[in-house]
Amino acid sequence: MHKSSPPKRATLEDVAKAAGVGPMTVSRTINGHPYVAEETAKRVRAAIRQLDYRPNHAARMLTGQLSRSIGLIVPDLADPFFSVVSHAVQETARESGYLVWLAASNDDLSIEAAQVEQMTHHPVDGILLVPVDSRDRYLKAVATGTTPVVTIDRYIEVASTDSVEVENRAGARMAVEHLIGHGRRRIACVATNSHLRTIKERIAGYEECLREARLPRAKVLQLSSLAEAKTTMAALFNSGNRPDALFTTNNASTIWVIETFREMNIEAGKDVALVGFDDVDFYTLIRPPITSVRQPAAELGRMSARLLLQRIKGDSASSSVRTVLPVSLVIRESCGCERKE
Amino acid sequence: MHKSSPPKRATLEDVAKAAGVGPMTVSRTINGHPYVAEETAKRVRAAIRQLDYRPNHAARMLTGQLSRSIGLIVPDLADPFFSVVSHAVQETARESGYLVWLAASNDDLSIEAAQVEQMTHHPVDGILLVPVDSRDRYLKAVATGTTPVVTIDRYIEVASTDSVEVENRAGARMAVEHLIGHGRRRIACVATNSHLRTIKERIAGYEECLREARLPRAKVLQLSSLAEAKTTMAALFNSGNRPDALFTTNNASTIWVIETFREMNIEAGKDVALVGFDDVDFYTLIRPPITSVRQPAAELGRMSARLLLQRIKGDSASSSVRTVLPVSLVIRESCGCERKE
DNA sequence: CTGAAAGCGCTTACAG
DNA sequence: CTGAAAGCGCTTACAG
Repeated sequence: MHKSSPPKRATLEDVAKAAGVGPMTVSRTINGHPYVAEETAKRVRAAIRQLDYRPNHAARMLTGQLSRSIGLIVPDLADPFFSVVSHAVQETARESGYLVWLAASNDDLSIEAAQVEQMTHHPVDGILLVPVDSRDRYLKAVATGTTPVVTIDRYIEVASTDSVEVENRAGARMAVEHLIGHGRRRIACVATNSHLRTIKERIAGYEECLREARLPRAKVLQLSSLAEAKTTMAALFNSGNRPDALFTTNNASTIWVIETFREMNIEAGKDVALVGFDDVDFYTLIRPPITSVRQPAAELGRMSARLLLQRIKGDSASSSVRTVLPVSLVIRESCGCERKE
Repeated sequence: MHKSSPPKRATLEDVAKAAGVGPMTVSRTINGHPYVAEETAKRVRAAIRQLDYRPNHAARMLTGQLSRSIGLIVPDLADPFFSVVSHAVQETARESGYLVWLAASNDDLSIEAAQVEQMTHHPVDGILLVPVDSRDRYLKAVATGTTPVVTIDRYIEVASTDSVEVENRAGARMAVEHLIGHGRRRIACVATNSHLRTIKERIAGYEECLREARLPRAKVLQLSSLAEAKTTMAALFNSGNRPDALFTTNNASTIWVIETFREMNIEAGKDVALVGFDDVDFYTLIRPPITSVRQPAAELGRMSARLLLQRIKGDSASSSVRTVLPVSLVIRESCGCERKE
């Protein structure tokens, strides 16, 4: 009752023999080449079915074919933003017959570099990357390497590759201007991961707005955990300089602020207005619903995947492009707007 | 100023020539084989660096080596549950030097089958799968194929493979018993995707509980969209048989119920108690916070990946095992419990 | 400690 | 329309 030992995969040669033809005929049949007599093709297909033959892609790659695979490296797969990006990339790739290697860097540069390296070995036809540190030197080698690279959300500062980004500064301005429109004057900013260019841009947009409105430049809180958020915000709100509005620079900081508000019994939209950067589905479920700047996450994934696929198809002539996607303000209630029925 | 035409990758042979040794010596050096004179190894490593040589994994695979890659197919990468599972799988795989192909089936059986097929071609060393339909015939071929398969969250009914699942029935019982403990007597169930075994089990657990408590078997609502949830629930709550508690079978249905409650001005925990299956981070942010059955998503990912890796390492002797992970009830307030400070 | 030979499973020219 | 030869970049025996 034992399985008949190592069930080795059938090879093209096996199929050829079984069908009584040469290997080339089998190859041509599989690849839909013209010039195979229908009669012969039938025999080949029968043999394939009977032997349960599956082409070995590794062998194909060796003959100089494309691997039909790309790599995607994001900081965190479980993050609501990156999981949507990843889903879109995967879907776009699949539509073009591509398979995708997916890796998470966990915000660790050495993991990121190792994953890029490993993917390069395989080799992949191209890599999609959300770089942890857009200035690290290793990126230079990656960017000038033989494998096309497109970065998502952030561009590489030490070299030039294609990138697909989002209007960070303009988005922050929309948020802060809306707050100002509500008559808020002491607007603070809560940030995390502020070493990232994207966050820096958002902070810059925030500061720009305050300057233009001749408002005092309020505090920018740089936080790295919920616990820190709680103590730091308690201090801020008990100081003489209590803010009447908050701009949060990404979903993590927005969520920390919401939790902290709960503890401090602050009602967003009343006591203090709140607008966050990066919209998340469940913001509609929170009371009050959170007003936020919406990034086109799926579009980001789709665009970058398409761009990479184009590069792979030989469009390596043109110089690298930075694509910047627009964002939009989704007005709900945490900013102070009335509930609309 | 043009790049010097096709920057072809250096091969092992190139390195060998540059270092003045045979190809085998290079191969051995790379693979950390003993018996390479340190003197020689140095020359080889220098040549590797100078030529920026990267081993071609495809060639390696052809010689019968493992691919050091696994495939993972989930229904939806953007789903909070599966994104956590995926992240854990990826991390576990990486720790063992494995790369993972990640694909989403979008609940489409033909996409799933096509992805499995494509991964098989590559070929991968093993596949992790959340089957869309655990009874489809194609799974039979997959399960008996030469590539090890481990299913996650659901087991294959038409064949036997390893699986890592969760205590669906027991989890549902915990939820419903808790509701009964609160004195609720007319407990309805809101389900979606009820063709899935997991959901069926949860419903079975729910019904079992009611029977044991000699409560009338209330309605099981089978919904497939938020819109449907709204109309169906309105009808139910306006009927003579208004439930005083709801058990929702997964995160989608829980969220639909929350949205519907909002519209109907029903406060969970007061008018109607609510306990859901599948816990999601942001349930703490909702008012009232949602009580739910927590599945160990990360653990599910880790366990299944480890199991698959073991199978790949030749542990194909033992017969397939179904691992069932325990769940826990996370008590918050939507069930009627008091807020704890 | 090191290398020449053969082969992994395919495909690209080249012939017919 | 079809096939024999050579080669893709490695590694596994086999020798030395």
